[in-house]
Amino acid sequence: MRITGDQALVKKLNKSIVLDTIRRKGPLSRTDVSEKTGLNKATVSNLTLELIEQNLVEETGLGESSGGRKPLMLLFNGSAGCVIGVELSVTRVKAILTDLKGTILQEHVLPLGQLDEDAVFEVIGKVIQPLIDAAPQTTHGIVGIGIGVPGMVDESGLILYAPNLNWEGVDLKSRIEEKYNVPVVIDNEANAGAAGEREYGAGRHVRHLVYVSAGMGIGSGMIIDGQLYKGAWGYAGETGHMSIESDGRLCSCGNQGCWELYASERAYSYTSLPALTTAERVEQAKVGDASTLEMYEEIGRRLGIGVTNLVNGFNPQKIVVGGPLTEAKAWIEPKMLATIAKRALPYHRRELSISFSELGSRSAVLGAAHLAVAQFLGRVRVSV
Amino acid sequence: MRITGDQALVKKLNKSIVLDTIRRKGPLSRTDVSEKTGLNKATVSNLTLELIEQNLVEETGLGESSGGRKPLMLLFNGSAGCVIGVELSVTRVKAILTDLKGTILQEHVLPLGQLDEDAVFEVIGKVIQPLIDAAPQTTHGIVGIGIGVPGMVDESGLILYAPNLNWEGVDLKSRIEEKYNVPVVIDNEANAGAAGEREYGAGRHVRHLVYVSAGMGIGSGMIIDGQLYKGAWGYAGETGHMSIESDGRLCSCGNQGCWELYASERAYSYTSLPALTTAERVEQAKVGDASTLEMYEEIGRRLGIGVTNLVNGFNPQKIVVGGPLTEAKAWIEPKMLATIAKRALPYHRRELSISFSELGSRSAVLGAAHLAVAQFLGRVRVSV
DNA sequence: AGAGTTATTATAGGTTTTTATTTTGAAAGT
DNA sequence: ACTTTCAAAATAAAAACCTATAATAACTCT
Repeated sequence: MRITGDQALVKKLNKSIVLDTIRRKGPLSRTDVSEKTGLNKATVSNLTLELIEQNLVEETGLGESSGGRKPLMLLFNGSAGCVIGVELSVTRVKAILTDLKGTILQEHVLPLGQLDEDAVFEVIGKVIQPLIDAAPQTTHGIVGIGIGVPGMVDESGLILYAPNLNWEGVDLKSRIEEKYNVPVVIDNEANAGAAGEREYGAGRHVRHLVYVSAGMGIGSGMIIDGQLYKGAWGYAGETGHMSIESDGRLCSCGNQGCWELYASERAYSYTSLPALTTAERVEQAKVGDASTLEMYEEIGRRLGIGVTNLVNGFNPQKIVVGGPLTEAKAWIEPKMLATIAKRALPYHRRELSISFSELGSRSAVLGAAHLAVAQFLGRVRVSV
Repeated sequence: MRITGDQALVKKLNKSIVLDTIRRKGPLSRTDVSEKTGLNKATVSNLTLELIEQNLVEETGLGESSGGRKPLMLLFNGSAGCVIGVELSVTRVKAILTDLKGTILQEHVLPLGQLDEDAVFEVIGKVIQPLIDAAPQTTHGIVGIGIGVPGMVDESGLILYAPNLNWEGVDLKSRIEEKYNVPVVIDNEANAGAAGEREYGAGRHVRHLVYVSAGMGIGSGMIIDGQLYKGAWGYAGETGHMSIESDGRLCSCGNQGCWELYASERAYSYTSLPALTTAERVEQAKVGDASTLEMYEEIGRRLGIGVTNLVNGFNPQKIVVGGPLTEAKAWIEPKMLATIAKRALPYHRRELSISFSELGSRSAVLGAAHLAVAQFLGRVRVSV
């Protein structure tokens, strides 16, 4: 049974168009909104009224006139509610409290000891609670919690498999929803990062975006036509296990020559250098250690090779590279860009833009927060 | 200015839902349609009436009752119109005339001599004209022409680049539309093939499908959530130029280790055997020529490696392999499947199905024809 | 033959957009 | 100072479509 059309749908659609337009392009007058959206002025007036009643939009005062009555400018009111964004990694739980515009109001981090479900659940609670307590009094209160996790998440939010946590089939969503009585969205860390960069970072206004998160492994979040692509069962984006060397290194996944063995922190263990963290390696790079520089150059090259594969296959508008590895950006970037420039198909490359994360280590938390905002604001989309 | 909601949209949406339901699951009664779609019975009745007036649906008689009035069964009337599907390759132009259900009514092929735009245009005309003349008298007549071409096509139907034809920026669509005064859809050969297999072949009822077309090169058509994914500018699917060997063979595209150098007919030229066509190679394989068998085994392995990459990155529901190379299916398949079974991520593999083209050399023409049908029937889609 | 089921159609009611009209507000001209 | 002019926003009436409910039609079973 699919979504059918009725007046309620029409109104929901138009209302979400009006809100979205004001949110992205405001301040605008009602007439501006009408012109930009194609909706009738009367319709915009009605819907705006409701949005103002919901406190999601506010009139900020008079704008400039071009010869008649001055327009009343409308602005999205990000302060009408709050959300919490959580990033769950293997070592720690990071959470932020933001308003509906993504302004970070408060941040809180705790280390993670044991990784069993109950222990993690408890830590999440300890990280979140202070944020909930600190949330300002707003019209809608805390409207949702978004969580990014290092693993595969299906469409319903069930964590199917998180190898690094040793989790399989964990329904964190329901547990948190029950405890806090607030809608919860759970997604993969890379998907959350992609959402974050697309909404608040390097991918603003981009419709087709691939976010590559390089850390202990590589994962990708793909935004297609403005929407996260999750594949048939929610496991899309495991590009770290794309083979770029048919008979290359053996990976724990069973495949050979996986991209992440050459282009993530996992590549460290294949060098003769003692396995260090990225922070330590970066120190070595800063003092000009030759073998470290060489290693980062090779990582850059391999990153470029993998990104080229994504570019040729996907034809995205933009590639954003993020994740812990990007601390070493300075030593990785030149070779990566050169490799892509040399290898990617000319037409694909022509209008492609490549950049590094703008939100740094906050891509995923901000993205998780945004997923919750997006669910609250409720976007309707139609294609003909 | 995006699509806004009004009653016309609602009606269009619901009508397309009703038609689609009858088309895919018919014969059904009005009540069945109401239950399956969630639309009110009265609404279904109204819309069905209009569809019957348009001759797109017909009442086929009474069905079985389970204790009350017998239902009037409804069926999609594929004979209400015709379309023409064209496959343009480097050596020939193939075209078919089908009804709206994809039944092939007539077929016509002509070889291609010169490859300049005018010459090709003329041959297309010669192939199409007899089909147009042969088209039966129907309510809607010839409702569209769909064309699959070996190159990249943007969203507007402009052929941006077709290396094998040496074309760049050719607006075949407008020329044919002007001449025949009928809507024309143009897409990449792999995309057409994907559409064909999804509608009439191995991918029926599949929402997330990747079609891999292996011939002189490799191209992929990706169907995401039932819709062809074209990327930011229409060039998605050039997976043949995904590198599976970072420092491998040099490709004409500028990249190294491109998949198609190892897993398409282009691999032939890297063997010590004289470069033969697939037809000839298959003959050799049939008589058990050792080096040919070995070669096909290697091609199978490499195909498997590339397919694994697509599976891990995309998480499709189904992979369909087609194209001229699949004439050698018997010698390729075992190794390909074994490679995928060994290399693909367990969760991705679990519910994945892999098969070869069911439509054989007709995937692309049938797909092209279907693209025209789909445009005529006009599908509206909503997501919340 | 009559009661119970199921399919389809008819009618009325409600919601929403659109079109047309009116009101409000500000600047410019007389 | 008052009117005119232009544009923004609000209001009122009209049209379109879906839903709910009821009515009718057709059939099965006892």
